[in-house]
Amino acid sequence: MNESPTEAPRPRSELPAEPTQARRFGKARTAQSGALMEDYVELISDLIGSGGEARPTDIARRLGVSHPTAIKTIARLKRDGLAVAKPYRGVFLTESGERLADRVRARHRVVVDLLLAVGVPAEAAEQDAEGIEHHVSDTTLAAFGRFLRQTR
Amino acid sequence: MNESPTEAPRPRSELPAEPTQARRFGKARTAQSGALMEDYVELISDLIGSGGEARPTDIARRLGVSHPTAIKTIARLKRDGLAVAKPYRGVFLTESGERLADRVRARHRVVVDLLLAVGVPAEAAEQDAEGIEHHVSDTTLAAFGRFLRQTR
DNA sequence: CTTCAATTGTAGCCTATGCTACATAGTGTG
DNA sequence: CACACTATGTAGCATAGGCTACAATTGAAG
Repeated sequence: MNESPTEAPRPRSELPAEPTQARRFGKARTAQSGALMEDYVELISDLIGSGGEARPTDIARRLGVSHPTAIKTIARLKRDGLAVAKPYRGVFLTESGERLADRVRARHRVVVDLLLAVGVPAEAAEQDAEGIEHHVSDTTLAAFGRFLRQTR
Repeated sequence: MNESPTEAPRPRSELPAEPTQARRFGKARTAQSGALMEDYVELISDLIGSGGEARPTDIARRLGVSHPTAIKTIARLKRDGLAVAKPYRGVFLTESGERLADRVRARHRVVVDLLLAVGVPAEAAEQDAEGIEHHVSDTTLAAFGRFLRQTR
């Protein structure tokens, strides 16, 4: 349509081999599916650590969702063995949930620090880290750590 | 429970003010909701640009999903004015879809380059960029660009 | 002890994204 | 031309994650 013979059609991305590409997208989907759970366990852990209690209403307000939404997600956390809660009592994390929270918190800090280190303004760094962190693999996290130590 | 008076309870994250935190999570959710569409338009654009045709079956294979899933998502693209397609013909992007594809492609490149620049191995960079890119705001993208130019 | 407000929980509905199973349209071949 | 194979499309179902509306509990005030 608009191709001049003197220049390449357009600098489109190189298409990766089909199975490679499918695997990448698949992993991104998998990473995304655990993202919300990660946010919940981190928040629950923070609430318990700083105030003493993690109540469904607080969790809902912090996450900016309605309380039934929070309650349903908490039910999934229980189903997956990350949290325990009895009706009308607060929510608590299991060992496994606490461990996940620790990992998520550590990763969050590294991602924010990395963003700051490459010059992202603080508010944007905090904001974007909230979404980015869930897609940072161990390999990438380790590289971020090295970069921060070496730049320090 | 296990608090000694000589040290702070634990180095939990500082909890941001409630409305701030809610807004951050809300934005992360919003960003996520457009992610799949972005992947589709970019892929469609790439397929058309490199091979000439974007057929539902190819798209499905590339994304690693079943073909009905791809077809349904294409229907949403059409509904949102990003693509056009007639039955048994290929899929094409509208102006608006093509513009989105260009933005997404450019952002993808910058994210991959940034990851490589801070020392992330190539395969991990490509993999993680697939998920990360959808959460990179314009502000952060600009900062990435500055960092790359200055490091170059 | 009763009553009321806030918290918590339940029911039911919606959209986005997946899937499998089946139906239909195109295409190429004997 | 008919038959078969592939590509497309449709139907129906599941789960995650939202919401609103309503019901039930708790705890605090009187």
